[in-house]
Amino acid sequence: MYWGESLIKDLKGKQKVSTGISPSGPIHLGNLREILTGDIIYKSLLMDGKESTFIYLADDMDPLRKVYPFLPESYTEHVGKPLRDIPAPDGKGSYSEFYLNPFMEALKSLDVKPEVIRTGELYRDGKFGEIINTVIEKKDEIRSILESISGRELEPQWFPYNARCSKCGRINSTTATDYGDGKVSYNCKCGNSGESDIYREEGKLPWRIEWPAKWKILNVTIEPFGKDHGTVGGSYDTGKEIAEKIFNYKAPLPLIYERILLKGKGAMHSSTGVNIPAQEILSFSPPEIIRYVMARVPATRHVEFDPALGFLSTMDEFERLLKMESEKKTSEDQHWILTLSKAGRAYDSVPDYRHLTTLVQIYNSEERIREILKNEGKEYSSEILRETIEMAKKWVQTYAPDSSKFSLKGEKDPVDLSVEERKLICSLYEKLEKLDQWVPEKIHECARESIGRFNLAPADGFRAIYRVLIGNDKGPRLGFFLSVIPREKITKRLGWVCGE
RNA sequence: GGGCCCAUAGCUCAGCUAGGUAGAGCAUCUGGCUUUUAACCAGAGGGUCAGGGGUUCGAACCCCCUUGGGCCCGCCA
Repeated sequence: MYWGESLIKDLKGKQKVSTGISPSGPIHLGNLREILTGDIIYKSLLMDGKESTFIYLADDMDPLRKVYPFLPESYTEHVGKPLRDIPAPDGKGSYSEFYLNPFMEALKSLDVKPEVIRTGELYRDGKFGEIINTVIEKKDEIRSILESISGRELEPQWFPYNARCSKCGRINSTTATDYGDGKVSYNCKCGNSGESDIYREEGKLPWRIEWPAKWKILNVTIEPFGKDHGTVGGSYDTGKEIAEKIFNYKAPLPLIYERILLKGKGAMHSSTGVNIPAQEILSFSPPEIIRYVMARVPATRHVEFDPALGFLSTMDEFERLLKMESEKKTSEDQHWILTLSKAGRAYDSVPDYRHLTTLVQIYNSEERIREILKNEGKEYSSEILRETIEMAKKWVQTYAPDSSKFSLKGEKDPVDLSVEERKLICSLYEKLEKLDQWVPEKIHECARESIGRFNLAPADGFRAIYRVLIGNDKGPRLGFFLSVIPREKITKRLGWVCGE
């Protein structure tokens, strides 16, 4: 049974799937797992005929933790302020929206369409007010829950609400001194003191309390989250207890998902953690493949993502599945996976990505590639073809291993050949010089004849030719390859090698 | 120290939430093909399912232990 199905099959009644990421920087591949897992669960519920909604919480009330490496030093003054109150790095709008917007764009192309809720707006609109009041009234009970379950000792002056300083704007530097009438009095390290209205965005709950409060306010019934929250004594454990004991709300069904690791490219994630930004991935991968990577494996298993050769294998795999589907040979699980991998657009007839990675290195115009494919009897919708061509280009220049790349050698680049091989090149040179038509078939014909004349094994002959032209043992189909390059360029090269 | 995930053919993995005599793709080998985009077609070899114990008529699949990898427990998923 498909993992998504088995997870939700026993659920009764209306469901609400919740996910959330704090928009504190560029959203990357790892974050994608959270939201895509949520989307997969949501869509699995629908496929199973259950009523469900799907929300994405942008935690823009979270404070800036520190000056991240990608931020200018001037952001030091903003550390501790809510993300929504900080100016964007480009000066336009808020910090949180700056990182949220491109992420939303990425989600759109991935066909993920949750209801987006900004936590800051929940505070602003007073949605948290009542529950904050409860939290403060029952702070001693909450304190003991946090201490006993997490095993962590809280400071004596601990208070379950962080007021935002009206002067310096920080929410991590105030100390509560009093509470009454929905107002928290505070002193700030900046010297200011004042009152914070719990029905406004003038402060926030600490994470471990805010999380269960969100469940209650938004009626969340199922939520995927990373194992950092899922560890024993972690925030899910304390959240569950707080939800059930204090808020009288049944904690959502948890789905603790494993992490995504990057493969290849050496120590790509040794120090900084995994971080291919979401946009970067979508620049070389069709959204269907990203979805496929997340959908095919149970969320509880880790995924090793290989953007290099492994990516092509994943493409192949997906294309095979699509083919099976068109022949109605998919198993039930495969049907689920395929359905959940689709990104809300027709992607039945896929341009062969692997093939494109080669074509893209030979031809530079999209029209040319379209023609070639047409000659091969394959036609695709122009939009998807254009996109995929761009992606293949990007993949070649950024992720392709050297063995998959090639470029024409210069006229006088040195090359190491045996005597026999050099004779072969001379022969080919003469034939190509005299060739009446510079077309693929004829060119290929010349190569075969030349190789035949010297009793070389075909593979050895071709290897010599490729070595001369691109410095590799293998290359794209010779006739097509040479036909798009001006003849003089080829003959000059061959002539020089022959004369050496 | 605590927790989670993983360990199945040379490689990448499926199968493990319906327990019933081991699967796919790639690689290798053989044959074919007017020979090469990581070509294509047909076929073959290859695994005591990490190790040990238990439950069962029967376990890769359930339970326990061991070993080896990976990851998480200072709110970066």
